[in-house]
Amino acid sequence: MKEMRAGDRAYATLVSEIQSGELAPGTVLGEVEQATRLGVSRTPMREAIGRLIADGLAKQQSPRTTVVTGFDAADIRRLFEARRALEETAARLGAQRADRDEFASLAADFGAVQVSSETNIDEYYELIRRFDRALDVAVDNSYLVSALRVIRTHLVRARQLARDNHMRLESSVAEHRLIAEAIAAGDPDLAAHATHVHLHNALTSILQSLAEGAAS
Amino acid sequence: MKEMRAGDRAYATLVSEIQSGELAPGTVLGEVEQATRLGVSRTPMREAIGRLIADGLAKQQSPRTTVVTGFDAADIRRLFEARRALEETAARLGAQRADRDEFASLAADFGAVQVSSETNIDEYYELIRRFDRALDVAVDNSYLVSALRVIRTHLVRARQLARDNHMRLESSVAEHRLIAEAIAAGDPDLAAHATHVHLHNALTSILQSLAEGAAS
DNA sequence: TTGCGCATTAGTGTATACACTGGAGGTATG
DNA sequence: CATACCTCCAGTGTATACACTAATGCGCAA
Repeated sequence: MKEMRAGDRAYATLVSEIQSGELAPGTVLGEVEQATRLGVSRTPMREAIGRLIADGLAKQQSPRTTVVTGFDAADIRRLFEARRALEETAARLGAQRADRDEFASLAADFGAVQVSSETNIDEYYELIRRFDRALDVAVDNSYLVSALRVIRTHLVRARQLARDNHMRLESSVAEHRLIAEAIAAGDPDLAAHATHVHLHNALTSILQSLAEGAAS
Repeated sequence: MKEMRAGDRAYATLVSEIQSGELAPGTVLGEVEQATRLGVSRTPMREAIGRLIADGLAKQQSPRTTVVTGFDAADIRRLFEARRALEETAARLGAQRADRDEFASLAADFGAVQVSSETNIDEYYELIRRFDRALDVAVDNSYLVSALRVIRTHLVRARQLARDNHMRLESSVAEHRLIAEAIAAGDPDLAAHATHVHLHNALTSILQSLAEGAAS
């Protein structure tokens, strides 16, 4: 049991289910229904749903009914507009403040990881998470990091809609390596611009994958 | 009665009290204590405190006690780092998407407002709010706007620490006018850079006012 | 006197009961 | 047959009772 409090468990479960699409957009989130389903009482479930609304994963359609929010290509564009603003700033600040050795080490890891085989996908994602965590610590700005946390929550939905392909993963590794190197070198402009390029490519890839999926 | 739900009223009250400093940083927020004080039961008060924590206005010092978060000059700097990222992006997007007539009208209002007399301060702040609301609508991006909403909540604390002086207000009006004009002209770069300049001046003014206050 | 351990308690986390309201469905009437 | 109103109910909003835990204070011993 990871989460001690029932409210946290309920929240984590619902977030995961919305991210995976198990709870599809438009699904009505009745307090009693979800509470009984997850085996908690209404009080912690109510708290969990409140947090979903605060995150933008659910919204009150009417004063009486809460539903899972929609998430389409237009939302992904908007998401990346906000993400660009925050991540470029984070990269810039990171380049000014980060422990250079740590990011040099991360850059080396990005250089070493092999994405040629399917089995290494998880390893790659874990490396990304390490990078994000290190950057969060480096920027040392709770306002920025909190905003990014919400963005990343929604980003999972985007990734779910458009599964990454292998060529994109390889490029993404190279892009992250460049960002890490820029931070390690203490070059804020390069870090910001490399992040811009990375997010542009990521968005393009997702939208293209989405278009292909819609065509099929 | 503005807010129907007790939870919303409690939240609004606590936010206001934290922003004004009535509830000083470090103040312990006991559920029972605050609930009885504001005349609600623990359930809505608990929800209100949860939202404060999500906003970063309060934090769980220990698993058992929640306190009002601190807010010093370093926090103001961090706040403006995040604010710059979001507001510059908002201005840029606004210049691409906004109704030009509306912002031309706003620019004219900024040009017309007289800040020479004390009585017009409220009028000026109301104009700012109109501008912010119009920009929020124009950018049409809930991710960005939600993040900005939190930032603005904290910004009130910064303004409370360092009351604006008159010269600063006059400059601020002129800066807003330039931003509005840039948006009306559909010039994203100018809008973003004018926003950068505005935020730089605003931060400088706040920090200077803070230093002067500390010296006295 | 100081440190450790136990009992007490204050305060959170959860469950549940009650109140109220908005909406759905049925019926009656034009 | 359509529409308007009335009734009923499902579901939220709030209050409160219960459970559990962590912090505090007291006592005892070294």
